[in-house]
Amino acid sequence: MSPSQPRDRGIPEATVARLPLYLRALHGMAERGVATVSSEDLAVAAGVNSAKLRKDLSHLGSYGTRGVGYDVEYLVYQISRELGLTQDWAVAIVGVGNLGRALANYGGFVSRGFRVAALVDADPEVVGDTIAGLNVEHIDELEAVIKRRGVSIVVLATPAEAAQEVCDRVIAVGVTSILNFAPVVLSVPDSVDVRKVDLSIELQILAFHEQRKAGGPLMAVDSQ
Amino acid sequence: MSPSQPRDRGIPEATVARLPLYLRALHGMAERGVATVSSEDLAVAAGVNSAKLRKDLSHLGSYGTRGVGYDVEYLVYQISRELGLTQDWAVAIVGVGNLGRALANYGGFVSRGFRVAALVDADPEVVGDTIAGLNVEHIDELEAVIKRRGVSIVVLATPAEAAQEVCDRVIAVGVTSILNFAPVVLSVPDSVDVRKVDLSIELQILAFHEQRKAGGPLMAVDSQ
DNA sequence: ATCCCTTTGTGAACCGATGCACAAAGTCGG
DNA sequence: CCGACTTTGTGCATCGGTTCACAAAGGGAT
Ligand SMILES: NC(=O)c1ccc[n+]([C@@H]2O[C@H](COP(=O)([O-])OP(=O)(O)OC[C@H]3O[C@@H](n4cnc5c(N)ncnc54)[C@H](O)[C@@H]3O)[C@@H](O)[C@H]2O)c1
Ligand SMILES: NC(=O)c1ccc[n+]([C@@H]2O[C@H](COP(=O)([O-])OP(=O)(O)OC[C@H]3O[C@@H](n4cnc5c(N)ncnc54)[C@H](O)[C@@H]3O)[C@@H](O)[C@H]2O)c1
Repeated sequence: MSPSQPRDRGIPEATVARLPLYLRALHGMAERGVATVSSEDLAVAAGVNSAKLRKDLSHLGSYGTRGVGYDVEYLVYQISRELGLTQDWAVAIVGVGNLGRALANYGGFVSRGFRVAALVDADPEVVGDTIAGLNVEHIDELEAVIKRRGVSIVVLATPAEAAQEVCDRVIAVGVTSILNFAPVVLSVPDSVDVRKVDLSIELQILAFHEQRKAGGPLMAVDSQ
Repeated sequence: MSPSQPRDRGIPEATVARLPLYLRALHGMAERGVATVSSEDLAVAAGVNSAKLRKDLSHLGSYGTRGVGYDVEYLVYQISRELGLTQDWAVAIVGVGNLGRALANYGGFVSRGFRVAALVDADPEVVGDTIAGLNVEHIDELEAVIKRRGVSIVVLATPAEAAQEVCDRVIAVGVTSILNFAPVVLSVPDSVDVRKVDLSIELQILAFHEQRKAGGPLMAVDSQ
């Protein structure tokens, strides 16, 4: 084990949120056989400012070479390690309806070290079905399944009414990372990370800007 | 004469992103018959700091009563109007696969003034199917469908490879609001708003924090 | 009408994030 | 080995957003 680098401490949240973006761009470059990339080119590929990209990367360490750029393979490895993608994460999807099914069938997870390890639902019609090669288990088995499969990340795709209860139960068995699709504010201890995806909110934000564009006759168009 | 309010100018982006959250909380309260709410209570329901909530609302105008709070119905109306939800928005979903289907079948859109007005796909197997009461149309008809149905917001749920091309085409016929699910950085003119939803990124952010917790000061993996 | 209590709306300090601009560091051709 | 050139890494000014804390505003009781 290498000694703990002071680098690892305190990576800004905004930087963490962009690392996956860089990683995706880098994977694309690696596939196209690009060996080295400048901050300028990588920034364009990731859709960000190049100074921001350099500052972001500087938080992980000095992995670039002045006058040359960054070694693609090496940077992929460093970012992956920083994000914790060098290990395998077991994910459980609770609520196997329209959305839960789409997620279960999605190949994009596995490609980044995430493995859908369990599907859980309350509906007897659904329990026992096989979806994406996985057996759907009963919500009564929730705690047992999470422990047995070593699940550390739970995706909530139940109706809004059920989300808080499921959330409480998974936290009680030690889960501290939750991705929530239900349109509710989950109440959790500080030690638990919740990220939410809310489609409806995204559309409303778009509508706001759209209205503004259409509304004002000669309004300054400022966006993004 | 000119009904343009100076209030409408320059609502911070961060505020706009939270208005839908307040709206959701307010709808819940209205349903439960609550007539008036304090910034403190509404803040709790929306999961934010109360000072932040008050500042956010102050950007729309002075709609509260000191010593009392905010009238729920009135505030719902004001926020809805500000977000442009008093009008009906026609949404097209392009790419009717796993995810597109889930979105098409989702009832949560309609409830906020968003109407799925068109489904478009390239696969002959899918084109012609009826999903959620809508006929899936061929991608060749994309421009015609958008114009005919008055679509102003496009949801992209195609594979990553097809996203940029579809994006270019809808922009060419005047669409300026796009919600993108494909894991690519779309290149668009400044006048176009793109919001992206990327599941994989959310999971990676969770993994980062999860790794940190596990690898931290004490190996507190001990659940229960 | 007056006083007390509640709650808003906001000035101001604070904090993290962004982006410019450049010195330092390295490459490469000659 | 040197000098021209490229590109990183970062100091610094700036900006947008958050939070505190409180004066001002209103309601209700007496
Ligand atoms: N479908 C979408 O596009 C979409 C978009 C945005 C948000 N959402 C949200 O995602 C969630 C799921 O949406 P959906 O369209 O898949 O709904 P859905 O009704 O199709 O599926 C919900 C599933 O959860 C199961 N369920 C109910 N109670 C449960 C419990 N206590 N424990 C475990 N499972 C339970 C149901 O049996 C059902 O299979 C909802 O909260 C919805 O608001 C969905
Ligand atoms: N399913 C998920 O949970 C999930 C999660 C995150 C991201 N995504 C992303 O969302 C997108 C869709 O995912 P999916 O699982 O539904 O994929 P999918 O393959 O099931 O569906 C894609 C659909 O798009 C259609 N299509 C292909 N080319 C097209 C074109 N040029 N024009 C119109 N339609 C076209 C296909 O016929 C297919 O029906 C992908 O980019 C995926 O990476 C999906």
